[in-house]
Amino acid sequence: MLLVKQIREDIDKVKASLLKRNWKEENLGVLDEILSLDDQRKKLQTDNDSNLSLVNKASKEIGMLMKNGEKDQAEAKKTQVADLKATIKVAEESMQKVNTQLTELLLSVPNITHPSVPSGNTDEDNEVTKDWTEAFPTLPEGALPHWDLAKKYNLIDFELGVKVTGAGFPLFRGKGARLERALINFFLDEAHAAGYEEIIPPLLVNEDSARGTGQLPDKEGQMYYVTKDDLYLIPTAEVPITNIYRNVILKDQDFPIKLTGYTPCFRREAGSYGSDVKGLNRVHQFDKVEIVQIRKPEDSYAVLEEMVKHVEGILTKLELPYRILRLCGGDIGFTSALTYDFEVFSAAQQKWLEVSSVSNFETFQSNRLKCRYKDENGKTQLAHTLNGSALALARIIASLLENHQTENGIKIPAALVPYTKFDLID
RNA sequence: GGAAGAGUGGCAGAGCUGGUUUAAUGCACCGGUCUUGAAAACCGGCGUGCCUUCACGGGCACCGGGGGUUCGAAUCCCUCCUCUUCCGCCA
Repeated sequence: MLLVKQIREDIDKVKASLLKRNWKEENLGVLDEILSLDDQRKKLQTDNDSNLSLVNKASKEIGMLMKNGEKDQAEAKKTQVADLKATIKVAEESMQKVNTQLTELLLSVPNITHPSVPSGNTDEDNEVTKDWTEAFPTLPEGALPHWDLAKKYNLIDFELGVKVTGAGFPLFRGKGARLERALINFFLDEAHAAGYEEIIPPLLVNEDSARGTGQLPDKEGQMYYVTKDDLYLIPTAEVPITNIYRNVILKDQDFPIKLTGYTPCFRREAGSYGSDVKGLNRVHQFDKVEIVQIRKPEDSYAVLEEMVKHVEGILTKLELPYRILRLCGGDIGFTSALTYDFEVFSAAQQKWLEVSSVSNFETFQSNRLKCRYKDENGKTQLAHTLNGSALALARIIASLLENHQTENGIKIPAALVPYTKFDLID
C-alpha cells in the first residue's frame, strides 16, 4: 500500500507509473480523490481533537467541583459536555467513513514501478536482461515432457494424488520423492551458505498475517481457508516469514535481515483452469524454498542484484539453461517495484518455463506490515522488503527431468548427487 | 475440552476501592558534567501513530485486541486472544 505522502509529494511520478502499468488515463483520478479524502480526514481530525480536548478539560473541572462540593456547577458542566459529545459522535462517524474510503482507494493503487521497468502490455514486452548464449541441451530421439517422464520412471503419480485429494495435488514416490527432498536440502544449504537464517514457519496463518503481506483483501480467493479456526493455508513462505517483522521497529544492529524457509505452498488457483495446467506446471500444492530480505532503502537495489546472483548460482549448478527477464509494466506484480523472472528452457517442451521471481517491494509491503527502523537521526522509517523463490520445486523438477533426460535415463547434475545419493533415474 | 490466575512503555515492576498519573520507581539505553581514560556519582533525555506549527511548541489516541458504562476508565462491565498453573485427551 502506498503512503498518501508518496502521492502528495510526487503525484506525476505515481501517475506515470500507473500509465506504465497500462492504467487508463481516466482512472488516474483516484489519486486526486485520495488526496481530497486525506484533506477531509485531516480537517475532521483537527476539529474533533479540539472538541475532545474540551471534554478532557471539562471532565477535570467536574472532578474538582465535585471534590469541593459544588454540585450545581458540576451538573451544569455535564450538560455542556453532553452537547460536545453529540458533536463528537457525529464527527467520528464521518471520520470512520472517510478513513474506510481512503484505505479502500489506497489499496487499489499498485506500487510505483522502478524507472528501469520497461513499458509494455504482456509478457512479450519483458526485457531479457540476461540471455542464454550457449547451446541448448540436445535430447535423444523421442524426448518426453516431464509428465510422461514422471510416469515412465514412476516418480510422480498424478492419478493417486487425485484419488487421495484431488486434481493438482501430485504424489511423489520413490526416486521422485527423494529428488524432491534432495532439492529442498540443496536449496536450503545454498541459502545457508549465502548467509540466510533458516526458518521453519507455521503453514497456517491468521488474518492479520494474511493482511500484512497483502494476500487479503484482494487475493482472498487464492488461499485455502480453514473456517473453523479462521486460519489460512500459506500460498508461499513469504507470508509467515515476512510477518515475523509485522509491527516491528528495527534497530541498526538488526540489519541485514536475511531469512530463508522451505514450506509447502497451497494455492487454490481459482479461475486459472485450462491454461498450462498439465503436469507440474500449475498445481495446488508444491514445495518451495523462499528467500526474504528486509533492508534499509539505500541497500535494497544492490540486495536485489545479490538475490538475482544467488538464483543464477543455483540454476548454474543444476546445469539448466536459463534467462533473466525484467518484467514490464503490464506484467509486473501489483505490489512490486521491480521484478526479475527466471525462466528455464525446456528442450523437451521447446519453451521457456518460469521457475523463479525475485522482487523488490520497496516500502509497499512494509507500509502494510508496519515494519520500520530507526535511521541515524533517530527517525522512524519504513524498511524495504524483498523476496524471491530459490527455488520453486515443482517447475524445477519439471525442467530437470526434461533437460537431463538421456537414452539411459535421467542424469542428476553433479552438484545434486550428494543430496540424492544416486546419479541416474532409470 | 474443563477450572483458576494473569496480560502495563526495551526489560523489571507499581497503580487496578474510577478524578494532580502529564502512567510511579528501578534497570538498560543516549547525551552532558567530573576524570589522563574508564567506572562510580550527579544532571538531562529516553514509546508509537495521527493532527497542528516556518520553528519552539501544542493537541488527540493508545496500559493484550474489540465493544460498553461514565462528565471522567490502566482501574468497572461484556467479548475475543494470549500466557501460567491444575485436570482431561493425545502424537
